[in-house]
Amino acid sequence: METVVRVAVPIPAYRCFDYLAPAGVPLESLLPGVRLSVPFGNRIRVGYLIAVVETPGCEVERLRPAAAVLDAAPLLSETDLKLLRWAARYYHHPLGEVIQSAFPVHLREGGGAELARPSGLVLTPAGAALDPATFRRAPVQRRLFEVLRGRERPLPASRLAELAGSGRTVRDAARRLVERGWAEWVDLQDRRIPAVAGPPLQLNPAQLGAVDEISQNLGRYGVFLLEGVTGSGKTEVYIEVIRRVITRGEQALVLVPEISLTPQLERRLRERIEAPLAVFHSGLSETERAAAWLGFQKGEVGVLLGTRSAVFAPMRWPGVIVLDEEHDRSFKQQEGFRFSARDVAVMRARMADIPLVAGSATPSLESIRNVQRGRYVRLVLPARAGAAVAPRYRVLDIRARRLQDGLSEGLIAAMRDTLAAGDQVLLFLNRRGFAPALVCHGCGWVARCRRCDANLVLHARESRLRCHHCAAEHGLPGCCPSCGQEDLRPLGVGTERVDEALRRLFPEVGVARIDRDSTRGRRSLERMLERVQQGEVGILLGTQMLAKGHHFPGVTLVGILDVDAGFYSTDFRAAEHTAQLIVQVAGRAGRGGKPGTVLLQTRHPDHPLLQRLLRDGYPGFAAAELAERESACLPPFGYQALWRAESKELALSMDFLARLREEADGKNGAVHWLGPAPAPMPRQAGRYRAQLWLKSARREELHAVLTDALARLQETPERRVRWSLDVDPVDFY
DNA sequence: AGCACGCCGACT
DNA sequence: GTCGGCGTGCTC
Repeated sequence: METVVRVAVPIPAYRCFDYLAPAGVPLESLLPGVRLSVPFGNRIRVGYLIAVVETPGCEVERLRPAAAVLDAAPLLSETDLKLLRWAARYYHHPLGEVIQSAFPVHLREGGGAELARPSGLVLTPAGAALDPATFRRAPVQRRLFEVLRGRERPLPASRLAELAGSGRTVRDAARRLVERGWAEWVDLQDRRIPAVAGPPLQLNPAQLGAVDEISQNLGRYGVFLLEGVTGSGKTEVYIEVIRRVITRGEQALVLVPEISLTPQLERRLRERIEAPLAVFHSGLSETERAAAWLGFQKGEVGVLLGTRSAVFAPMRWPGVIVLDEEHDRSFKQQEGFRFSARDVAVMRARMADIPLVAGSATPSLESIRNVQRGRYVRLVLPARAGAAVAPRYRVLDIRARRLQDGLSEGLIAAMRDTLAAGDQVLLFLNRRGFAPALVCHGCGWVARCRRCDANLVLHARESRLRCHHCAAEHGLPGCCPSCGQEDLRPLGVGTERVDEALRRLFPEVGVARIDRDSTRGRRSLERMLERVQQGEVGILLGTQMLAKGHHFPGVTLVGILDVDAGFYSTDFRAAEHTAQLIVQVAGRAGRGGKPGTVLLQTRHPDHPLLQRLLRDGYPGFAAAELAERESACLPPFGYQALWRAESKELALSMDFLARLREEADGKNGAVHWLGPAPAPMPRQAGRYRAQLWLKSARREELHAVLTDALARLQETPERRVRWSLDVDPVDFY
């Protein structure tokens, strides 16, 4: 009886494929999680061993032998695998693709066998007994021999190069020693990080209280929501917790929402933590990513700092997971395997029996709710003495006011005063480009994208019209393509237009515009931020890039140019998002003793949620918004899934979703269906998109319906429609 | 997802 | 007559 292995192949299919074990491979090495290369169709692919099975899922004659086992030992632990299986079930995504997402590309492609098993060099007993004089005519071997004799631990291969001028000669020398039986390579798999972490931090009582509470939970599951405004010292709490974790010989996984936030956190961690630290995000080369991942997997890296995709990186010695800016929506993957790194991290902490520390000045409503239900522990850091005083909010009613390129008189006057006092101003507008539309005053023609249901955005400096939803780009028409008149005018205001107006209004003041367009080049963001810190800039202007991470101590006035854009939207999370944005932007301002002022331009000064935010701050807003969500049975009080479809024709997409609904509707009264309906922007890049919304007060019921519908879809697939399923969607585009 | 297979239109 | 469009089925 030959051994049969079940393999998850990374294809969009909800089933596994069985193979005969490769010839000559002992049963003990067929462990769940090892990578295999398998013949698949007429190609060779990398798959992941799920189990050794008794009875294959198809006729024995159809089984083909796997080509090879790629790992001597699984790179994923059983807990890792358990987490991935949970994620595949929860997000209803094919297991092979889910497992694949845990690996860096280098390993997905079957590479990295030598990287996968880092080795160290040790002397064999025969070698240890040698007389150094043996190496009279081989100085490099002799040097290597002496280093090895002086060590208790194996010498990592990665450190060979330090021993001589050329890495090449040392490796040759090492090979000689091994060939003669005087030294051998040993696996460093179990080498544990040294439990040294550097001196403890000086913390204030609140920070110390938080650290102690978390520390008491080391080695146990627990979620700690660390709430504190910018400058309240959340980072020190993370660092001290990590320091203590490292001292226990355990590792820390630190997740941030965006690459741009890694450098500053990396610097602060390196200053304070002596254990090896690695960074993992998409800005690195594949080789660097693989090295960081493997270092963490083997337990040689003490701290892994990464973005969303790092949430699955295996930990040899799980200690703690830190989730910075936990409310940030970037933690949700928006294509393919649509997981929430925040939710996966929580489940991971639970499965690994370790604490998770989630920090934010503006926690997500989900997390606040979990505190209320007693699932998370809330730890509050008050603003530190000497740090920025809480900002004053003021509403600027701009109804019936003439705006100058998006700026009201009141705002301009306040800016004048602030600049005259030698302080800096920060303006926030979440719309890049010069103007969001170009219209003809003769006939009303509007520049539209040919492939999307969207206006083209005017980028005046480059004289281009761009679609912000696809790659379309055009030059500026000299006259109206519809009526021929030469009266095309920009309508609406983007950051580029405000930038231009500011240079006119404040010619002596330096302006820094920070958005995706102005920070395109490498290091250009860094350079701009440097200019701001050095005081060369009086006015900072930007999109949400400004709301994240960076602190501007010289800023005492913040202007939010268009509050309404956020509060009035079909997306039920828009208000939450906007409130977070306002508080986050406000938090960039102010310095010791000098309170910042936040001016909000709005045409709806009486909007109840805005009022609530200004009167009671974020906690008050959150309470009000939670009450609304509860009465509407929206998350976190109800569960949702969004089924999206996309095809060449709207009817095709709609019909596909209608079929899904018809086949399942009525079978489960606990699940409510909305749609199918065209997406808010039905046509994008020439494809027609529709969506079907599922809601339920009971998660299990929702998931049962999804499982059921997917099973039917497997039987009768629809090939002309590309679809995706989004569990716990955060965006409804 | 790829890839082969197969069936219909417009071309050297 | 064929080249190639893409709808369909399959991958252990």
